[in-house]
Amino acid sequence: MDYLDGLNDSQRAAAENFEGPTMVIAGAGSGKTRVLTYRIAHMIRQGVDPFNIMALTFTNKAAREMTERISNIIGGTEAKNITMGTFHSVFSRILRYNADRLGYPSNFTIYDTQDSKSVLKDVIKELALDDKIYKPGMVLGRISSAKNNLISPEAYAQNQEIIQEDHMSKRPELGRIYLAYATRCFKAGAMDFDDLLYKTNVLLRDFPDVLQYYQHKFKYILVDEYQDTNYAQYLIVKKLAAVFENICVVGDDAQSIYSFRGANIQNILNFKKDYPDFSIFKLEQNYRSTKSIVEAANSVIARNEDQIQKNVWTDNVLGKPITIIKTLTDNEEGRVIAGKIYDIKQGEGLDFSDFAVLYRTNKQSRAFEEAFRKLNMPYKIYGGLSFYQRREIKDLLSYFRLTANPKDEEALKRVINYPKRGIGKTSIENIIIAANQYGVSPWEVIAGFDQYPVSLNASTKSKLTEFVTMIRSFTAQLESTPAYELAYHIAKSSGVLKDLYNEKDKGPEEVERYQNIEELLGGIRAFSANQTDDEPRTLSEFMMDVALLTDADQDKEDDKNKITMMTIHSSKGLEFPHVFLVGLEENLFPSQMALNTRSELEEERRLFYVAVTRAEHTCTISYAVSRFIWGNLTSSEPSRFISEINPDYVKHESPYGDRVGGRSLSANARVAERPFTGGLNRMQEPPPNLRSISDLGTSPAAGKSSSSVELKVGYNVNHERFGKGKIIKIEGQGDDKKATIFFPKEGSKTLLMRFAKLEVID
DNA sequence: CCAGTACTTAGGTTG
DNA sequence: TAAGTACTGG
Repeated sequence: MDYLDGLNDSQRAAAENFEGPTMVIAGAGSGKTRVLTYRIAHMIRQGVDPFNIMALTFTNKAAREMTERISNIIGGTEAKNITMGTFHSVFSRILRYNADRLGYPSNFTIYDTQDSKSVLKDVIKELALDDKIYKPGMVLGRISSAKNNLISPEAYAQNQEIIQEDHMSKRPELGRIYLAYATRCFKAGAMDFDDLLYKTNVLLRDFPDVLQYYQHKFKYILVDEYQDTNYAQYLIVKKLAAVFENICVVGDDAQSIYSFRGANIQNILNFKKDYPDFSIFKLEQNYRSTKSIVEAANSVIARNEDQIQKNVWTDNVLGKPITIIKTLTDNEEGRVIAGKIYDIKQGEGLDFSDFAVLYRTNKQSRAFEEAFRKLNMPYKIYGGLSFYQRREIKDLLSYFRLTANPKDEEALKRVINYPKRGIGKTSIENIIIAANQYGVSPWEVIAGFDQYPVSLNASTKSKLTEFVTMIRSFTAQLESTPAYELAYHIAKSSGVLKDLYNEKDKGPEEVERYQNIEELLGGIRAFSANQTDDEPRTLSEFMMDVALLTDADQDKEDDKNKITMMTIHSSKGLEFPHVFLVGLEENLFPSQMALNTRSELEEERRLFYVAVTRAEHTCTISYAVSRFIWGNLTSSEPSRFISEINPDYVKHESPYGDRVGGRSLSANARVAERPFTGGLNRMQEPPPNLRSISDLGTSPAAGKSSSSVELKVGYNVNHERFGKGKIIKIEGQGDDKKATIFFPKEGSKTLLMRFAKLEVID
């Protein structure tokens, strides 16, 4: 039993009593992950089959790390058989396995937010509704909360309360949009993020044999961060646990920060009702932070009315007080904090990875990014636009998606004319209109013009058929060709690789795009190589959960010694020796949108609590008295949370003058000496795009219009911008007459002859 | 069809 | 400010 010796009494009790319903209330930094890890390890040691364990974590990275730690404790490879991951990734796998029950292909696509919004935009347009009133983001939010509460489109349209709400907000058509959206996703063989939970509920509700199977498979269920589960998640867990009731939930109501995506503290209260004979364990000793940090955090959270009483305490040293820094602007805030980090790092001989900058909103990262870059300090931004959301990555992934699931409408729209193959907007619109009329996906239309006639001219049709043939040839290799090989083949023969390669010398952004594609392919190569069985891993396997990966799940070697920048939300569960909590201003943090009700404000306060408790040794808070909002300088007041901290644990520090700590040769000092340079520095930068201005000089006088000379295939021509080229195809009639011309410098382009000023060379 | 430009509008957090 | 879209001229 020595492996449990590292735990304190309450931790140990929570780890040992693994039968029956259990709730663990774990204060910040109280070793909750440790308890979960040891509890599972202990279960296996006591003879529980890992196949019978399901553990739901907050990130996939957390799941990986926990599996590894369990492996280290119990030895062997058994830990791999535990079903562990986020709700979304675990249930997406279960859904794929049972997809046929729901009428979905097992290769269904997972639409990300971009995809969902794009579908909604189309739907809103088709229903002839005003997109000023029905904004895709807002509509998606509404649909999302319906799904999280397991309200179907039909139920939505009949729910009096909802009808009232939508009527009041002057959006009575939301029900129709929801239905059309759901229909459209289904036709595309696609699920959005919320569907992964919603459809799992449908599956478990409508197919008793499936429910029974998983109830018996998952005899032991553990849920981390239970305070942030929503109703859909709650019900899944409740159903699966109904037979054995070996369910363990771990959470901290003080860290509940996801109510905007349906998280409900009510789930904790329901737990007592659902399992009256449950055991409860409280972990209250904080091992992470100094006394100052723990007490400062406690003093603020104490102001919330809604909370389960507990006493988080620590044996750690008092440490330094919370430092408050006032700056003049957001840009100065960036420079001052960067300088400060530099000082501490040099002074104490630390690594960059010992520091984190946490903020309320993603856009705040800018000022810090600039400041770090100027001082040559390495950083890594988590969240925001993730790697997989970048345009070029999504483009190539769309080819993969289409290969796995040709019905995927969003993927089709992305690549049908990328790289350019002369399929215009109007053609695509016609196809989609036709698809809706026939009640099929656009793919089915372009793959079967006989069955689904569309008004398109013959040459467009033949281009489309060529496209279909290409995608089909990819699909044919999906199960037989190893992931990397197929991915590379697709990147190459689709023309994506060439297109990006050609762009490469246009500028640094284009170079980065090409490098990103290389990185993606490299990732797939690593995935292929990482096989466990004899069978090579396929591209469809790679695609299975690519939509569910986030920056937090990546663990790249070259990110090792870097300053972390992230939102407070994404910092949940993490810890850093030195935390810089920035932008502590009214209307920013707490957010302006959270000032209307007490419960919203309390959630902001919990968010503040989460932020402060990430810190191990020091926590520094900063605010700016003015910041740029949409281009103009807006003044701001310090956040109320600053004054809510028990003053015994606070020290105010001015960036000017306060240089007690000896030699101040630092960036911090330099910044302090000229606090007003923010705007001026800007003017010293060279004007952008000098190159593009000189380009104007090369523009020649208008060439001879093509209308006077009859152009034929094979002619060499000169174009005012693209230079010399050779005509490889001519098609269309009259005004629609267009030529496909190959320009050695630019690649081939299709131009409308009515406009293109072409000069025949020979 | 393509590409450059004028115009508009942004509510915040995530899987 | 900045990004995304709608418009327009070739």
